[in-house]
Amino acid sequence: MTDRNPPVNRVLASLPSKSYARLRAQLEPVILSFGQILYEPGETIRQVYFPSDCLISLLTAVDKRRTLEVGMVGNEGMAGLPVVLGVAVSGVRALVQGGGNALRIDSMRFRTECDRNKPLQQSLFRYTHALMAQISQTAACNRFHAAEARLARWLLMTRERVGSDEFPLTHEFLAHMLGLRREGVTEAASALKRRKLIGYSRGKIQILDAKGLMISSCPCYRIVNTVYKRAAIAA
Amino acid sequence: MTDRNPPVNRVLASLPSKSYARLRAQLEPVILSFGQILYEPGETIRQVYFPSDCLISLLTAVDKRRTLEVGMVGNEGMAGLPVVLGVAVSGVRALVQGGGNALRIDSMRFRTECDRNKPLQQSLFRYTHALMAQISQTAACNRFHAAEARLARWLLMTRERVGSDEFPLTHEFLAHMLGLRREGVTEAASALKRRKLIGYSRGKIQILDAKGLMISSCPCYRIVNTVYKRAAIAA
DNA sequence: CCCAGTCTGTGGGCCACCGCACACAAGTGC
DNA sequence: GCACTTGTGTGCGGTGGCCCACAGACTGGG
Repeated sequence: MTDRNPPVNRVLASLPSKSYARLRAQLEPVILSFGQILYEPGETIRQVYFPSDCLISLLTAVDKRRTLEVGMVGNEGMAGLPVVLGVAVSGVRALVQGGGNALRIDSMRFRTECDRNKPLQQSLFRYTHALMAQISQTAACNRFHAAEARLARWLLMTRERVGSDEFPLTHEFLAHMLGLRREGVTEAASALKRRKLIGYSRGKIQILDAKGLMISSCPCYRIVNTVYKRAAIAA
Repeated sequence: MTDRNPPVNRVLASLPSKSYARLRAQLEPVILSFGQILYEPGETIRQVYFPSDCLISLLTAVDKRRTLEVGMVGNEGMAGLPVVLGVAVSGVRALVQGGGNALRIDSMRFRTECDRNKPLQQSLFRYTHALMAQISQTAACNRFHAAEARLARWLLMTRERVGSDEFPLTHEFLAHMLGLRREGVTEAASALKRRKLIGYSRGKIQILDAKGLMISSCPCYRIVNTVYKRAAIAA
């Protein structure tokens, strides 16, 4: 899987060169590290981020310890979408789930740039729609599908976005993403391990058999992919 | 509760009179009836709708019989949001869940009007953000909260949007909204009935004690309301 | 090199919800 | 009046995931 996803943000890559050129000057490269919290619900969004090889999780919490990932943002998208919609406040928590490189820009600046730069705006609108569809689909998925299938789906989606077959993740962390207990994740993960689809130890997970994972994962995986394909920002 | 919500769409009402005037001419009043399906996932959106006293459910299905409501559209919003984002295809099913009046306009026409009419566009962007937050919150809610609390929340939200304390609904139908079995709804509903919070019989539900329902409902009810308040399109 | 902290495995009791099956009641058409 | 459809109540076994408790396994820092 190495190099299947060159570390370039695909929203930016899809822009006509003129649009991209004027934006690029204002983008500042940053390295995001695992565990960083970019936004909290209700808080002001100061910067927006275009991931190149990192992964950002959008989370909703119902209380202190129970959280659920509602969306993923990789190099197919952008974190801080509300800014594009003229809203300065985040509705969800945004957590760096896979460290790596991103491009950053101040919200205000980006807002004005967005207004002027129509191709950029249009591209982000399409992305907004795709993200809404993703959120809706995973909502149903999280309600109906079994832990193991959801875990499989989640691992596949993560793999695509970080562009690597191995990434650091504890069961505890996965539990917060999938809205499960840590023990529930252990159970599901060890079932996948037994079937040699994945391997893991002390916070490192490897995807061993992506094809096998697809079979084990719920159809939501394909559905969400289709949505992004249609938005023309898929891999 | 009679007349608490005059049958006017609040997005439209929030527009400066000039913006509204130019749009109004193109809006066509229609009556939507219970059970009508406005959009299916993947299908083209031909018209968009501004509900005044009807209620539209946004549904995601994982198979033939299991569906889940991910969002509600009443007179605080609009059905067919993708059009605003320049996408002609719906990501979810849109089902008329409470019959009533709405204003309708052709998608193409609306698209061009949107481009010209900045206050309208801006208003709808804010609504888009609010709806995304609603979807995210209910996603977590559907995962974590018990059937009874979710039913209570759902009834309260519906009541606000249809502007009435009584509406036609079978347990079967509710099951599709809440992602439960019909029997599960019966159980939850009869618990609420026992406590005299609601009444129902053969497809008609009455809200008897809204305050009591709020206590029984999960905190998500208030959270979602706050989101809409912040978007300045709340009741 | 050992100790402490972190990560993972496992077991037991419990509860919400599922799936199925069936009973009943209230309207509906003839 | 009678069959028929539609909506609701209920019971039973199964199960997935919860909460709690604890045990091993690995790792990094003093």
